[in-house]
Amino acid sequence: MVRTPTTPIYRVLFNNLKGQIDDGHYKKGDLLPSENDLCKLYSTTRPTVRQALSELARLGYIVRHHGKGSIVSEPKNGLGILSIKGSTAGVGKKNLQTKVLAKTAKTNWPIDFPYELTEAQRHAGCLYLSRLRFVNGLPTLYEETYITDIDLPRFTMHNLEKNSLFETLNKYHKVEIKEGEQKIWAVAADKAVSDLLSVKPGKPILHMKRSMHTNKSNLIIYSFLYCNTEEYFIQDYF
Amino acid sequence: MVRTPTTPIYRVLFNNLKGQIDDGHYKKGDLLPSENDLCKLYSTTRPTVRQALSELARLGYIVRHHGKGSIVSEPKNGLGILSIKGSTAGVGKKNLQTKVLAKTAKTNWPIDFPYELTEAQRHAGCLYLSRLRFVNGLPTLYEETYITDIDLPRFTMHNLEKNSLFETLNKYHKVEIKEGEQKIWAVAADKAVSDLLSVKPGKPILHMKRSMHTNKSNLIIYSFLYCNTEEYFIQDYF
DNA sequence: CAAAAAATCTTGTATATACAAGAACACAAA
DNA sequence: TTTGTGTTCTTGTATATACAAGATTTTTTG
Repeated sequence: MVRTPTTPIYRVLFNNLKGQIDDGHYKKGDLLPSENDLCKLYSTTRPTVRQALSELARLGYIVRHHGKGSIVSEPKNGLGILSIKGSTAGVGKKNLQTKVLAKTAKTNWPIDFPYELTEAQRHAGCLYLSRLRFVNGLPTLYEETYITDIDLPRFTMHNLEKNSLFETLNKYHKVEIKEGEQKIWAVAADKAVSDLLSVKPGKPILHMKRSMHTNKSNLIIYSFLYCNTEEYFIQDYF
Repeated sequence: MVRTPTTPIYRVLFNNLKGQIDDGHYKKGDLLPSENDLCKLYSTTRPTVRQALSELARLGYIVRHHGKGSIVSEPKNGLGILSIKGSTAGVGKKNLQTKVLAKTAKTNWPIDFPYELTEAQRHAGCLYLSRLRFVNGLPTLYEETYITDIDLPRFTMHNLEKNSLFETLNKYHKVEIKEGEQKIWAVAADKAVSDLLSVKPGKPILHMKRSMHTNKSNLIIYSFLYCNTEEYFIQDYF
């Protein structure tokens, strides 16, 4: 990216505040500076500040109270992107390991791909990877991901064992998840899945198919996952 | 839509457009009137119109395209409120019947209620109802709902077989769902659930626990559901 | 001292305006 | 015909301002 289009003020403010909440500078329950204070800090006006705060509220980072202020709430995996939670307590990052079974590689779209593809997507081809997630050493979630191979130079080089796919897409390719859809089933584990997740065949397994649109049209991400919900469950916020 | 002198312009516009999308006046793919046209129609200005359009976009009713306009998309059960979809085609309203097993009634909170309750909630007590949903005659979803009994006079009178719970809450009590959380498991059907959903015990069943906050603090809605995903699946948008 | 009232914080709603930038279309030039 | 190239739609970003209304604090009053 040679050309650097100026990022809007509201987005700079949004990113800064979001970062300060993520890194713990503002903690849950804290009151953000008032809109007028933020205006002075960023030399801008209330509508602009409010646009940033609206997006933070939409993602669940803050809750706004009329006459009081904006209160930081639990940072959530907004957008319906799912997280795994232990049945008793939250699972910290250190207890979550990722093993890449199939490294990111260029392939053709499967013939029986369950989503409709545009001509542009077909032409671009896709990147495929599969990962197995362990929670406290227990294989819990198997995920296959298909990413439309558009405008993602050298993407196969990234190490996705240590870093999150979405963080990587955002950080190095400025890809943001915008909207999506997910379908959910409870299925009986077949031979392949029961091997991967170390459960007996026939055990109830959570199965999901997800498609996610991004800020780049045609760059759509598909993810098919199987999750053992015996010890842990899947949780999302909206 | 009941218009009170205190209803903000942007909300009137939002409700009108949402209604026109819901009732099919605007169909999927249609282009809404431009922001300037809406300004003239409602004798207001662009920031106000844009506030209404932003909310419609946030709920997935429209997608906005820079330089082009606002395009109507599939009306979605935004906010992660789940809908049931057939595995081949969408399930129309006429194919979805609701049978109320336990009519809305005032009770005490269960002793083993899986969510933390505030003192105010405990004191207010709760309304309980349970419903079984049939898709094309097939019992598919069993749902138990607990509603904090705050500011809901004569709520037990409503007929929830024909009308949606959320529509009723909104229409008669001005309650809007704001944010929430859902936990998902795949479980084996026990005796009770297998009877309700007419499946063999042990069959994989989708189980969810959901809590939903509303525009009235302390009025929190809890819902516990079991879904047979053999023929149909659960789908949500984000 | 305690309760009521006022002042002053906060966010919510709204107007009016301006320019930037993407998309679509008409039209002239090659 | 095809290819640019403006013109004119559209939405995106931003400023400046005003008043309403909820929440909190300070001041006044009984």
